[in-house]
Amino acid sequence: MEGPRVGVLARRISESTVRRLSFYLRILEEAELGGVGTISSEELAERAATTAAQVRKDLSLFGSFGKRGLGYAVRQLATELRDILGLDRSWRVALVGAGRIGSALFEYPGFRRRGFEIVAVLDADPNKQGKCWRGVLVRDVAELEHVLRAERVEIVILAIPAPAAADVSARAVAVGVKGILNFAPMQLRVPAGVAVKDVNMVMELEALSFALTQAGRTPWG
Amino acid sequence: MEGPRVGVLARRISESTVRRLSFYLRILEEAELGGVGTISSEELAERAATTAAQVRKDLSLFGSFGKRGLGYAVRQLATELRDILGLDRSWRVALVGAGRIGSALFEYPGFRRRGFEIVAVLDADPNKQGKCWRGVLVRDVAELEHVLRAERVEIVILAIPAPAAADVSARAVAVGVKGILNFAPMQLRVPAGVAVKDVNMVMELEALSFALTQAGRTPWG
DNA sequence: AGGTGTGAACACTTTCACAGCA
DNA sequence: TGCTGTGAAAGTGTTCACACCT
Repeated sequence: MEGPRVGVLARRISESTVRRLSFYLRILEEAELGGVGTISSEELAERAATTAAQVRKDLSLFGSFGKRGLGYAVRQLATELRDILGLDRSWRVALVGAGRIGSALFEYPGFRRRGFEIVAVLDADPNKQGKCWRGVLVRDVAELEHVLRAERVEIVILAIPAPAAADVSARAVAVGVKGILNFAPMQLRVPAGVAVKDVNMVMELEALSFALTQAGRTPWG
Repeated sequence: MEGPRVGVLARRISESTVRRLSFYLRILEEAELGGVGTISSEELAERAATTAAQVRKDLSLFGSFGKRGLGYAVRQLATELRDILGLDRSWRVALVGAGRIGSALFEYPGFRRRGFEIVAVLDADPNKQGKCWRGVLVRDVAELEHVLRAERVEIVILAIPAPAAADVSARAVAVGVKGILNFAPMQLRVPAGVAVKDVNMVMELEALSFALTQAGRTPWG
């Protein structure tokens, strides 16, 4: 069962495949709650807005989880996907930036539900330092290295303005952080082996603006 | 100068190209503030973390903006990109969901700076309705159709839980909205001609989890 | 029969390499 | 000479079609 995993994982998995795996997992967990025992690639595809062939190809990159003529066992496949995605454990996360976005992220229940525990909050603003957020003390970002080490942080969320992001990112990487979720609208430069995911809401709106402009006319244009 | 634009735009422009164009624009505007008059595809690529050939290819899809042997005029190219992306105007946006994320988005200055004006806020919670956010009244989401029409809204931001998202999205589309920025963790089903961009922060963290898990599993990670 | 797993075909994106112009 | 613009080549991701298993 674990046999083929390591060998297969040597090949590079595309960004889009990973995104879809997350999606499949969410769908499977919903189906499981609904009491569904078995699901076909066709049904999974329908709900994930992709094709059956794509679903099978994605899953086949990691092993053979289905039964021919039957489909996939919902519960078992969900477990496999959690394992593949590394969600069969919890992750220690630090939040840098206790402003509006940081605070909204901190309160967002979806993170904890998936095992992402925010164990540290840091901010450069002295007015925010010393506050306690549901048992987590807001620390001075000057103490970053100390806090990251003491709390054994694995992932850092950057919810700070662009000018500060490069510095904080470099310092986090220097103490061994291997994953960064970046909300700052700038390209972080990190060494190989460190993963960065960008969330850029203005850019998404710009893409909408482009699509709407292309289409040529808006309803009241 | 404007000649090739329309003809060329007929071809489909990829998601990744649009994303990079946004990026180039940001870089150009920074460069312009720094007093830079001319920039080469090489420099642009360097700052956008891509290749010079990619930059030239992206831009060539829309016209010939550079001068051989010289590079691109920063100010002029920025104007062209704003024009291409539809950012040479402002957009009327409605925010549905006045919770923590919605409120953080409302206060985020980056939207207005780019011409995205939040002209309406709606929420299903009676405790939030009637409040005034910097001059914008929080309305009942039951009034959605009325508000969207009255305010001539073009883009809707959904910052509401997944179960409500499908309904609100369908109603917005029904009154002619052509662009949706979706923060709800679910796949919206919209007719052709409507553009949806998803922002799914948990999925981004899951992708980080996958990357970190992978790194641990490969022999040379 | 019914539905997976997968090589092969296809489509799309990125990189290369160089002609051509300032 | 220097750097753009662009066909052609390489690379990557998706779809097809069917062998194969239950």
